[in-house]
Amino acid sequence: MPENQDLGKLAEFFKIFGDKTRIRILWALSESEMCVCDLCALLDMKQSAVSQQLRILKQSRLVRYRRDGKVIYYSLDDDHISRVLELGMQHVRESA
Amino acid sequence: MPENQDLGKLAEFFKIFGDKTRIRILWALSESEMCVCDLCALLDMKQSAVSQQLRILKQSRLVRYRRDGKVIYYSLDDDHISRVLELGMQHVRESA
DNA sequence: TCATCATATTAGCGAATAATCATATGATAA
DNA sequence: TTATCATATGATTATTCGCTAATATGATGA
Repeated sequence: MPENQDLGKLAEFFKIFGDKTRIRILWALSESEMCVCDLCALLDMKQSAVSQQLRILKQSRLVRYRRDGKVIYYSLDDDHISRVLELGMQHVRESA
Repeated sequence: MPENQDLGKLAEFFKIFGDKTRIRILWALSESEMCVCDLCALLDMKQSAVSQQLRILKQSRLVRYRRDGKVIYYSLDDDHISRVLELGMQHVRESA
């Protein structure tokens, strides 16, 4: 067994994926960089709700962002993220 | 983007991993089959707490079980599960 | 500087959830 | 059948969490 602390971090890591809104955001970003209002339109959600989830994703280092004028573009932080998404989706589809 | 419904299922799938107790159970089972009382001892937790989490893992098809006399042995249901665990742990350790 | 646009933050509410305690089920052996 | 052991279930409680509404921040262009 890995150390208790690592297992705790692992649970925290997966907890981020355990919400439909965040999954949709992550999946959208895995296809292309997007600004907040793109995400609002795509997900049909209030801006504040999207921003809140983006903050969580930022704090967990799952996404990064860059500013371009007034607009802030978000993208996935690293390769693991989309690999985790893919692997999970594979499971979901196979066990359907 | 995958269908909305699939993304919902994916979030539900990851939600299961988003709890320290369940992660510890899953990891333990990835190393070997165990009965409830083995898990109680290993995790130092009440039997009812362990059973409740096992029920969730059962319902989500992440674990299966077999009875041998009075004892019920649990194990991981399929290969995806431990691969997801490994991949997640890899991320956690690299971003430490 | 000031108005505007994109994004972030805060407070409050309702829903979901994990642990505990107590009790129930169900298989085994005498 | 009955006592016992392993496991499951139910009720309760405390906490976590995501959304909404309202407001704040902060960069841009006039």
